[in-house]
Amino acid sequence: MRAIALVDCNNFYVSCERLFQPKLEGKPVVVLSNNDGCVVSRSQEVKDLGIKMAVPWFQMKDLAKRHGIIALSSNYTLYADISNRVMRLLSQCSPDQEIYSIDESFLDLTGMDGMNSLTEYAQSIRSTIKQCVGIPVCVGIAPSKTLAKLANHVAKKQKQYHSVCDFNAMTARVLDNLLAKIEVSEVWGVGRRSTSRLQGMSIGSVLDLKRSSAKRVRAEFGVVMERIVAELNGVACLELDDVTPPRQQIICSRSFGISVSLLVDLEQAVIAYTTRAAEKLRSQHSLAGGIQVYIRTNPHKDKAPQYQPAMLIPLFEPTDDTRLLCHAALSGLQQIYRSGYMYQKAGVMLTEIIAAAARPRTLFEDVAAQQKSAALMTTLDQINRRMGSGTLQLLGEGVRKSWSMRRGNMSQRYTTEWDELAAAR
DNA sequence: TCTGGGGTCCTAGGACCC
DNA sequence: TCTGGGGTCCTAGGACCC
Repeated sequence: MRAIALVDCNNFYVSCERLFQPKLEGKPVVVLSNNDGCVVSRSQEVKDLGIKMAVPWFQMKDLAKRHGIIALSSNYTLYADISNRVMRLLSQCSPDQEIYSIDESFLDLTGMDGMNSLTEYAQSIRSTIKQCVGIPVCVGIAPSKTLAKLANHVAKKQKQYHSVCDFNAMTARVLDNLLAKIEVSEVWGVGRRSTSRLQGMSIGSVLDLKRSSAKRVRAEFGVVMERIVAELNGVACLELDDVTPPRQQIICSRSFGISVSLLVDLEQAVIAYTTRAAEKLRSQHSLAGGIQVYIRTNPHKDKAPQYQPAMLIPLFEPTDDTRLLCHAALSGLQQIYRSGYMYQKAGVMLTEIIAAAARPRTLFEDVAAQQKSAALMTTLDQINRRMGSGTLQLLGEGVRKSWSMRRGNMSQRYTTEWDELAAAR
């Protein structure tokens, strides 16, 4: 039988922080989103207090004080590096791996149950990762990705499985009894809207959805939900994507630490974000044919005047040159900017992305200029990679950066910066 | 005071073509 | 009285994920 495993790190960001600050072990800890806005990772102690994902931090400050919850700003440099280490180990556990997110990976384990059961194999994967990187993970195994997700959910929630749950090792009856006790909202791809509509159709549990009529589901919800039902019945519709395709759009946007109203501040932010987006574009060897720029007032302040314009600037020809992209983004910003508003966020989106190798030839192309641009961008990226991001930047990004985000309590970048390494005290 | 950021896929509807 | 049928492309918006 097909055996797809989903390996998922437990409370990933909190677990990364605990690696280098063992004093956080056993304490209630949360990691906050950019600008220390919302809770994005919770330790088990915090989950047990009933605190939900994505709760705004300011709403739970009182509760946090009462229970001594420790809140850390997010340290994505650290998390990305730890993730890479986990993923590299997992790649050795199966010939077929899909890295699904920063803390999750699918593995195809079909036919790998030789001498031992897959449960034992999954346990050995767990202990390898714990021993080599220090991150705790759970493993779910099933004949489809959607079921593997659910098996992982069971492995996490029900202690008797000891962090590994293999649906393939169960009889159909046992599995259905299990699925009958899980709410339909836990299914991968069933969000808030679909949950309430399904409940209106008396489909409340995973088993209800599994047994529902494919035709009816197709008519009511479309092809996506129809596939989910098939996957719940053990028919794999979603294959493992082992090569990540290049992004079709690249977004860089951020809320400001404080609201800004001046064009000059917005210009700095837009240059900074375009610079980041262009770096991502070059790292996947692509060119962008257009760039969209947008700015936004704070939608939560309903008494303040609201304004959220956007503008797409087509480029004369596809490019990956930070200077050309910034020039286009700034011209868009200048057209949509109005004074008198308090802006809370800005962003840019690169669109019409093509492979650099597929650059279209034009009558007007200036090959010498293209070569100079490529050499400059390569040098820029090399210096910033070696000396640290932002070592070399466009002057227009500014130095003072009054708009930059709040990060009140960030840990060191223990594994990627020489002067921030963990040290014995 | 304080509410994340970055993606994907699907669908519907309009414009346009022959 | 009576006004085709089928296809493509693009865009905006919805829903969802982590």
